[in-house]
Amino acid sequence: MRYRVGIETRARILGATRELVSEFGLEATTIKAICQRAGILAGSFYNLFSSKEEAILVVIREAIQMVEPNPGETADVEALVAAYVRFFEEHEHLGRVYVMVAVGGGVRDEALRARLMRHHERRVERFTDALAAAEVQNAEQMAELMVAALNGLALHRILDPKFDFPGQAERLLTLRPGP
Amino acid sequence: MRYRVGIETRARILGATRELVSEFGLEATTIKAICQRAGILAGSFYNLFSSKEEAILVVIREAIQMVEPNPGETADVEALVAAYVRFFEEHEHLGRVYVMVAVGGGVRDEALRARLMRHHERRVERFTDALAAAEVQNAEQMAELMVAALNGLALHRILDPKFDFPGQAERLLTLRPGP
DNA sequence: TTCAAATTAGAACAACCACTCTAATTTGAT
DNA sequence: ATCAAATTAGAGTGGTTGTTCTAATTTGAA
Repeated sequence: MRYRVGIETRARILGATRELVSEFGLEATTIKAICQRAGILAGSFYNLFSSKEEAILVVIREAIQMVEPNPGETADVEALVAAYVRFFEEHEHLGRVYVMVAVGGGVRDEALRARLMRHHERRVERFTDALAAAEVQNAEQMAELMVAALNGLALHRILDPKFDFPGQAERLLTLRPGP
Repeated sequence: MRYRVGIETRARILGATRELVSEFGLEATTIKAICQRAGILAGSFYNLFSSKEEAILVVIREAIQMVEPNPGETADVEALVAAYVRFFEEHEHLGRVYVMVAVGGGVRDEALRARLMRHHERRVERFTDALAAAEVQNAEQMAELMVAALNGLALHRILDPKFDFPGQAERLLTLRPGP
């Protein structure tokens, strides 16, 4: 992959993989389907990728990284939630991939499962810091609850396009521990 | 399926399907794998089921029905949440199937998608009634938020066996709308 | 312009898939 | 005990899967 055409073909393959995984799921994304959508033949695919798994893993990594914007940077809870909501609003395909992998795909492949767990821990940590900075009690527990609940909202958004994800995320932010 | 042995074989097939879908996902659940685990051969499978799809759909229906216990009966929010948590604690396999289908499988098959949407609407209605009876403001919106958040907790429970699902569900119940 | 390296096409491969067919065995009401 | 119906085993079908191979073409630095 050193020539211009090769780089372009690789991009088309990844684009096709992104769309197919998003629309039909991980297992239904076949080499044939990828090649058809990318306008190439199987031989060309294997010149740029060593396996179907590799192309899919690249897309999955894209999705996971998208949920972790500006790592290391401090942010308040409102900003973290807003970034997550915006990710799903602006990157429909990767959003679907993210939720799909978090459930179905993560269970099988052990390396992927471990990567997802680490990703999730980092996410909870970030929410914990933000909540602690806002002097919320039980910051870590609340952070875990918020992250899980947000994922639930995202899941619902995937199933029902009419679901008001931004509005419900905002409502979630207004909730406070009661008596 | 009128003889004793046939009924038993059918039960073994469904048990195997339940386990395999739960452990390896919808697509990885092959006829061969089902038959091996059930201790039969393919010919026997097709004597009792007309297709692989049929067996899987039976299992999916089981999972969905499990989340709707005692339909029509009125219950308070605490009882609804407790029932949902108990379902995942006591029926590990069907719990995994439920979450898997809610994400990956529901997108493809249109009939299944419609069934899931109806199931979810009934669930939100039930939570709405319970919240309204407790004189919670914006009962319907809060119900939608709670159901989605609970699904998020369940999803997390599937990925991380150490996750304290009952505890976080209880914490979710204590949250009240703030200023 | 040269030319090795990169890219492509397309046929070919073995493994696997869901499913069918037939013959033999088992079941249980009579 | 009889016997039609139910159940089973097991080989076989056609189609699809991911992947490999080879020969031909295209690329772009020299």
